[in-house]
Amino acid sequence: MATPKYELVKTYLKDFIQDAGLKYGDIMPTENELMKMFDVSRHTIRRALSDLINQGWLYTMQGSGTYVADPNADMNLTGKMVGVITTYFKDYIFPEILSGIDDIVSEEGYSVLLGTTKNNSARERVILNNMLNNQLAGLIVEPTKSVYPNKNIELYEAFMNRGIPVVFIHANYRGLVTSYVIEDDVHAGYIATKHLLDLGHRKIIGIFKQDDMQGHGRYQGFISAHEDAQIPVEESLVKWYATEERDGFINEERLKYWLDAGGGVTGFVCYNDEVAYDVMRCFRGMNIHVPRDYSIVSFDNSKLAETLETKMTTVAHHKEVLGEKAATMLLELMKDPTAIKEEVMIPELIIRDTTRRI
Amino acid sequence: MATPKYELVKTYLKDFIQDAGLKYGDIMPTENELMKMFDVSRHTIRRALSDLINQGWLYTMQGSGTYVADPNADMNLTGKMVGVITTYFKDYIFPEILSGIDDIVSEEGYSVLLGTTKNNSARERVILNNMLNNQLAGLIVEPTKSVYPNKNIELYEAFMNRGIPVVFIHANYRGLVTSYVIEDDVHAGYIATKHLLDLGHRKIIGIFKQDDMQGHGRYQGFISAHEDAQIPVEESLVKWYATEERDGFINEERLKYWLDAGGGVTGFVCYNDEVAYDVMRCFRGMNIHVPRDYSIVSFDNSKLAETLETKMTTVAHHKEVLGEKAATMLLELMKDPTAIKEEVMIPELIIRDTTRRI
DNA sequence: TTGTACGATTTATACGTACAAATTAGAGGT
DNA sequence: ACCTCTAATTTGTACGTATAAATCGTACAA
Repeated sequence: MATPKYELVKTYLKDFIQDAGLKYGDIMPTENELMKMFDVSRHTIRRALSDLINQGWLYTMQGSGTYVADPNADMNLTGKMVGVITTYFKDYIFPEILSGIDDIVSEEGYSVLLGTTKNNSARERVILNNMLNNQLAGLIVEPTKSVYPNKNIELYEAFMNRGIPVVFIHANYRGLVTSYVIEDDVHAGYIATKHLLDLGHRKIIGIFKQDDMQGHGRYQGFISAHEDAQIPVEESLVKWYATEERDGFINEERLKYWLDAGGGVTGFVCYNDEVAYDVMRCFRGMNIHVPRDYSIVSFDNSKLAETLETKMTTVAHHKEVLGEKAATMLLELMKDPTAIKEEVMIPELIIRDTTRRI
Repeated sequence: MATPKYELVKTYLKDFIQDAGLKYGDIMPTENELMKMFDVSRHTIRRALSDLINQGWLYTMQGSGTYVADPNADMNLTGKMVGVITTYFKDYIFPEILSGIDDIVSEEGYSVLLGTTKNNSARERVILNNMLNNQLAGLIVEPTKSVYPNKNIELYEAFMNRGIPVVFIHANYRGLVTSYVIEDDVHAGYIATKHLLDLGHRKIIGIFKQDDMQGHGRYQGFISAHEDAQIPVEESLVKWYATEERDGFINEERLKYWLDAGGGVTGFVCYNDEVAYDVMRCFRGMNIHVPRDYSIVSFDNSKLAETLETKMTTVAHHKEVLGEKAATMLLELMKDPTAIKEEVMIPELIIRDTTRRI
């Protein structure tokens, strides 16, 4: 026997519930009626019903009948969760993004299920599989290694196929049609660089991270600002580093070499506040003063930028707002899966003490 | 019929598994044997087995037999989770604690389910109820408002009654017998104060937070250090603030008043690095130099403490290690519920640039 | 030693019957 | 109009029987 009779009854009953649009409490046909309908024994009918009861489709009341169960009953039982996947979160900006997300979703009674990929695709895959097994209401992702093609796209598709909405932050995947919120990194790089150019700087070192889209976007803005000001960019002034090189990439020797080779450099555009801090720390050791000797602009407006004695001129990320927006978009997608939005956050230059006119 | 026959069979089988200490894969009696044992029909036996299969106790292989199922098999299906409840996490030390926890539990394939109470008992209650509905493997909690008696103890007991281990960090509840990891705040306060006393300071202002146990512990150490050095404590030099007052509590006027009223104050013991930072910022505005004019010791050894030009003398929290220890204890409790441990982390004084001998 | 075939064992599907227990609806009385 | 009792309906428990499908061990052959 290819498919057992009770399986046929089960499929029929499930389809019946959906097609007839039955809701919680609606009554189903009696066992007797089903016996006649399918011309099978009562035992077979009861086997089918028993399975569906165990799977949460139906419930019975002795003497009364069989009824449609509340499909959300077990959802309520398992508690509502939203998944959040980031690369790191010890890092200086993720706590604020996460905090923004938590603020919004916890209002609606959701908890946050966390996963950190450490910029590792294999870990991302493990986490995604793990989260697929939990009955998530939605997922917010900051993708891993965003300049390289991601191998886990089919897993994101698996979420969406199951009707679990996904929202991306900081990047979006080509081919995946869903909401995302990104920052205009090109514009951020542009206004940072333009600020230095407006102040009269002509030879500017740019330090960028090579393995995420933010680095490339800011670099692109760096170039555009030069082009608009009709100032040529010397490619030798552009420095790239990879995530792995991060520690120790900025040191006194290398900085000295850059400045000697650059010839007449007066400004720095640094990938983020941490890089800028490293540069400033080295300069202190080299007895170089900021902004007297060199001007520095960086990105992110982290705590670092405003705690130092010489507060940093930096391009502000709206970290907490970004989290809040992503969470709001996710909640909207839960209610209406077609409510796909794309949000680009415009960054803002905050002028403080590390830049001056020359 | 009081209790159905198949219920009797079910209870027998469940007891049999436990009493005989059967494990995953061990074979059960055949349906025929059970029929003879209970003198019931095969149908009745199958009804009992069917129930136990649905509840995850057993599984069957046609032609082979009935076997004991892995009790964690359905856990694997729903994805393994560990709950973490903190007061805040945007705050400067929680990301590191959380990161330490995540590092350990993710190795074992668990994800972290997050909840932030914002120091609010009602929120804590909602989060706990929500988490009770999710099938957690364990729970790590930093309790809310730890000096006041907590109303949610019965909820923590509910977790433990269900066999879900709970580990507390930063505090432990009287009456709840479970693992916890705390820092020796009294000792922290002691070595911080002793450091200043050893350097010759005699009049020291202490600034403490009134509504958590850390504040009171550090205050106690502050007192002990004075007593051991046989130097009287002037209660007027001890300042208390509540969480709500935090912003703006430290300002130039108030500092000026404290110093004028204090008469001969030369040192500060500050509840944490943030308070110390506020004091230093005000001093800069008042043209007062640290450590020339006043010495300052604080607690936590946060990023703040080492990024400033005048790096802070501070008592180090081992934040990430604390998270790792809590996670390790939780994993141990999962394997062996009797492996209850109490860990007290001994803090360490890190002497940097904000203290000097007078 | 290895592979195959076969029978015995064991679970899976499916039919039928009987009575018990709870609910529901209707008949009948007040 | 309201209550009560009763019969019909509906699900729950339980027995019996038959056949199919998968597995396992053993006997036998290569």
